[in-house]
Formats: sequence, structure tokens, C-alpha cells
Amino acid sequence: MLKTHYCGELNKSLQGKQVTLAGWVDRRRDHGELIFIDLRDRTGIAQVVFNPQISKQCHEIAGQVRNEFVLKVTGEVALRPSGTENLKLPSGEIEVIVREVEILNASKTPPFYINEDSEVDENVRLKYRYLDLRRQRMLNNIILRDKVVQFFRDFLHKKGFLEIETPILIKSTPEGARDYLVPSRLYPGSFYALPQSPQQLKQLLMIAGMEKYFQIAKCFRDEDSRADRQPEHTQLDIEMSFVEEEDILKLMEELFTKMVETVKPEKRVITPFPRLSYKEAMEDYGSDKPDLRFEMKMHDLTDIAGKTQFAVFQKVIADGGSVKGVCAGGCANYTRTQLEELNKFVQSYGAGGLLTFALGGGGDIEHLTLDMVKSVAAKYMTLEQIQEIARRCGAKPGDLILAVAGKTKVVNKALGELRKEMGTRLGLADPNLLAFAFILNFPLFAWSEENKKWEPEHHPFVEPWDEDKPILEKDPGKVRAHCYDIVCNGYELASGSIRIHNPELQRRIFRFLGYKDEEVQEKFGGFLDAFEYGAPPHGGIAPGIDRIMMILSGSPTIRDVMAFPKNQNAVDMMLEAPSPVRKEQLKELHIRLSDD
RNA sequence: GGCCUGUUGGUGCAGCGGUUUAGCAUAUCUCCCUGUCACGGAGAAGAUCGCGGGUUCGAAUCCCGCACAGGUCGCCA
Repeated sequence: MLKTHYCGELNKSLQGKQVTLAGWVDRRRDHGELIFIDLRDRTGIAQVVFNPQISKQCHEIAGQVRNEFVLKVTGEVALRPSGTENLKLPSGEIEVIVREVEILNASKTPPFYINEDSEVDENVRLKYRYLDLRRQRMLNNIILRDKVVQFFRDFLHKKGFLEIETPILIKSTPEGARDYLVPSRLYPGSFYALPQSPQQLKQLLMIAGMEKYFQIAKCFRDEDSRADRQPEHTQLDIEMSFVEEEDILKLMEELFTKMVETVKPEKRVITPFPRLSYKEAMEDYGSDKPDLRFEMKMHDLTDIAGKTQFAVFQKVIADGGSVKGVCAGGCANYTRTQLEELNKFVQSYGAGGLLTFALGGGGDIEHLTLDMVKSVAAKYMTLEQIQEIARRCGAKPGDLILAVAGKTKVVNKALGELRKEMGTRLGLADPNLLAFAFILNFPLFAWSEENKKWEPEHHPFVEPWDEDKPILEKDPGKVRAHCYDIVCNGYELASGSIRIHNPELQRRIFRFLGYKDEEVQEKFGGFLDAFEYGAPPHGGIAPGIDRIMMILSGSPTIRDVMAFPKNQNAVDMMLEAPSPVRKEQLKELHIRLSDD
């Protein structure tokens, strides 16, 4: 090794020892005679001092050094002169008096600051990702990620899981996201697909008798990116045999609770994790991934609205829509401009507009009078109706009720987003709280307006509830699934289900979904055959590691917790991928490009 | 594909129709400096204001188109 110690591990106990450090110049402070250099490596920063009276030669070299030069220095660890200690640095009580220095490599001036956490255009950061990763915040994220993954591995191994790799070149499946395809050289016109998840493979591992499987699995989806979505991401993929829904939930609760205790003990977790049905989540928060760090529930006001003379309400209700509201505490004094901003906000999610009731004055809601209420709808409503709305929303004078009327789906989306927005504006979400929750009782099927048929809400291998099996074909919308999500702070962190292991039931589901037998055989044949050979009851789940990291590290995007992410347009700015390939490569793959 | 926002020296920002020779901070370069730690001081250099049109006596500034980026809707079993 070119070094005897790491910068971050230097402290008083090494006083008088000779050490050799190697790392990057974080900062240089040149006082003409004395030169101080903050030498940085993965573990931290150590101040090294160049004194011409100790070594004239070293001092001269230090004079030529610039930021990000790679240095090897040897010298004695010494206590800093009294009064010059730097308490901000872990190694701030000591410094290294340099007697030998070697420039291992020079560096160009970096295109952005490495040594401070300033905003930099993300494209520049991504192009020079290797420099971006030198920055403290990025390094911390990478180190935290390592700890988390290490924890998962240890935890699951202790629970008797086997870590098993599954192939990356697999078969394209018809449903779900768009596949990334890989052309086959040996079979003209045929393609492999990259896994959207190792779903079928992990189920086959259960049939193979592995009983408890996990994998840190790369998953690929050729869909548009988002702040929390990338073309490729990593899942902690888990599958177990002989389990019921409750077993998986218990395991996950322990996994996440202990993970946070281990890697981020300063974060608060509420146990047991709250359990919400999908229906409750949608009704109370307008989302299947509610941010439960604060309450501010949505309340259904449709029945009260129906009794008013307000035409907007009448029309919406006649069309089968709903009216819902939330209470923004203490916001009655919002200005016209602020309200207009919120109005625009809900409109951007497709709502017709935002209806507000500002409840002026003080006291309690029983003493409210009409002239204390500011709302365009007030003149079409009685005081009693407004009071009823206020009571239902839990509003008191001084509060602002925000209501949206329209199609139920739009109302949920728009008001749900507004709820989150108000939570942010009012600082309701405790930044140290990780509000985990299970979302349960998903419907097995959802009606597709687009395709005019029932489609699996999750995927076609999900086990329906036993008591709902009789009505599977008769009342498909009512069939509940053994499907569960884990949400945290407004993100979907994991999704899983108990799978169908009975081939007869599986065939029945496919028949119901409108697949012809040949079609099923062609698309899932190899997979389904396996179920004829003693498939154990099994189920699993797959937490998204990148999203976990986003939340744990407080990062605004998934890109900040991945070493080498792609930008929103799925381009790797550093490697410049994707890129055209040579004609011969295409020819070998039997691919000809079309002109359009 | 739609919508919103942004694009000004290396980086981050200001300027939003006319003394702006485009300003500030920081980085860079030169010189000075023995206790700094976001060291300090003096000076210098560095920008066809994303691209292309248009409006105007005059455009970084207003309008249109395009490109790129971010956010989002659709999409993501």
C-alpha cells in the first residue's frame, strides 16, 4: 500500500507517529512560508503542513500543487499549536508535519467544486460523474447504500435465505412495462429481453425447492423516467415458500425497522406499521402511496354538497362524481394570490378548479356566522351546510377548507397532491420520521377503459382471496388479491403478493383474462408447466433499493443514490450511451435500420 | 405525445426594452503573506447572454420556432 493510514482515522492517539497518507488535495492554504493542505480520501480530511524549515523541497512542491492533485505525504502526526485546533474536523486536533511528498498525479481544474455542496447543473455532474462522486454528499450516499445492502444481506442470511443470481438475458413477456430487447445473433429475428424483475424466475426457484430466496436484482423497464424512476433500478427481490401474507408483512416490518436502527438510528419509525386498505388509502389520502407523516385526511363532502344550490356541485354529482375537501390549519388568511396558486396547482392535475372556504374569526365552529366565511360558494349554501362541511373536515375558525369537485379519480389525484403540497408548505412532515405503512386488500382486477376488459391490477399470478374465488367471473371488480405494498413518506417502496400455485386456478384466471390456451402456452408455457410438478404455496415481495436510499439519505432524486445514473432522457452522459454501432455489428445481428 | 420551469465567463446567481464597456460571488492565473482551515491582501484574464427567426430607432431583456435539461401527466403488470 502507498499509505499507512487513512486521513479520517488520524487522531491524538497517533501523536508522534510517522504516517504516510495518500489522497486528493481538497484545499490549499498558502501563507507564503507555511502551506496548509487539506488532504482528502474516502474516510475524511487531514491537514498536512509544509514548513520550509522542515523541508524546503517539500514546501516548493506544495507550492505547485492544485486542487484535486493526488499526493502521497509522509510525516509526523503532531498536536496542533494550542488555539489552532479545528473542532469541525474529526482530525482537527492534530496535523501531519510533512517531511516527504510525492505528486502521484496532477489534475486539471475540475469543472465544478468538489469541496463544497453547491448546486451544479446536473448534466455537468453526470458527465463528470467520477468527480461528482468525490463530493461529500454523494460519497455519503454511496457509503450509506453499502451499509443498507450489507444489512439486507446479513439479515436475510440469518433468516435462512439463499442469495441466488438469475439471468439478465431472459424472455420478453407480453404484459407490463416495455421491455429492453437484446437481439439474438444465432436466431435471426428473435430477441432476449432484460428482466423487468426476476418474477417468474424466483417463482421457479420456489418450485425448485429453494424455499427462501433473495437477490439484489437489477430490473429494467423501457419507460419514461421520473425523479424516482430510472430505466434500470435495483430491487431487493425476495420469495418464500409455505408462507401466508402475514408472514411476509412481519418479515418486512422487522427488516425495515432493524435496517433503520442499524444504519440511521436518528430516524424515527412507528411500529407496528399502520395497515391501510387500498380503499382507505384512496379515500383518505387520494393515493395508494400516501405520505403518512402528517394527517390532513381528505373528507367526502358529496352528500352535503348535493343539498346545496351550488351549480358546480349539482353538475358534478349528476355526473356521478364526488366532492372532497381537506382542512389546511390556520390558512384562513391566505391571500388571493396564494389561493390562485393552489387553484392552478389542482388544475395541473386535471381538476376543474379549487373551491376554498376561508373561515375567519375565532371561537368554535358553532358560533360561525355567514359573514365570517369567505368563499365563492357561500351564497349558494346555508350556514348549517358550511358548518357541516367544516365539522366533517375538522376545521375551526382560522382554517382554510380546500375542496375539489369532479370525477372521483381526478378529485382523489388533485386533492391528494394538494394535501401533500400543503403538508410541505406548512412544514407538517417531520423530516426525521419514516412513516412506513402497509397497503393491503388490493383488487385483483381493474377494468381497463382503454381495452374494454378486465386486467390484472398487479400481474396475472396473484392469488385471490379464498372467499372471493367463487365470484371471480361473476363480480371480478369485487375480488380481493393477496397483494401488498409497503409505502413510506409518499413513495411506493415495495410491492408483493402471494402467488397462485394451483395450475387449475391459474388456467381459470388466464381464461377469464381472455387469453387463448395456445397463447398462454406460447407466452408462459415453460413457466406454467412447472406448476404441474408440485409447486409449493409461495409468495414474495421486492423493495426498491434506490427509493429506500432516496428516503434514507433525503435525496431529491433517485439519481443521487446511484453511482452512474442516466438522465431523464435515458442517456448516460458520461459514457454517451446509447450510441450507434458499426454496420458489421448490425449485420451480425440480422438488423437493418429503417429510414424513418 | 401533452403541460410547466429553466438555459447569462469554469461554477452559482443578478440584470427583464435604452450609461451595461453585461454586474456580483466563487473558481482560474500572477504577486505578497509562518498558524490557516470557505485563510487574507493586491492585481489580471475570462461571455459572440442555448440556437434560428421576428418585433423595435434599439433585444440578454418582448414574440415565434427549435434544441437541451429538470419537474410532471400519459406510461410505469
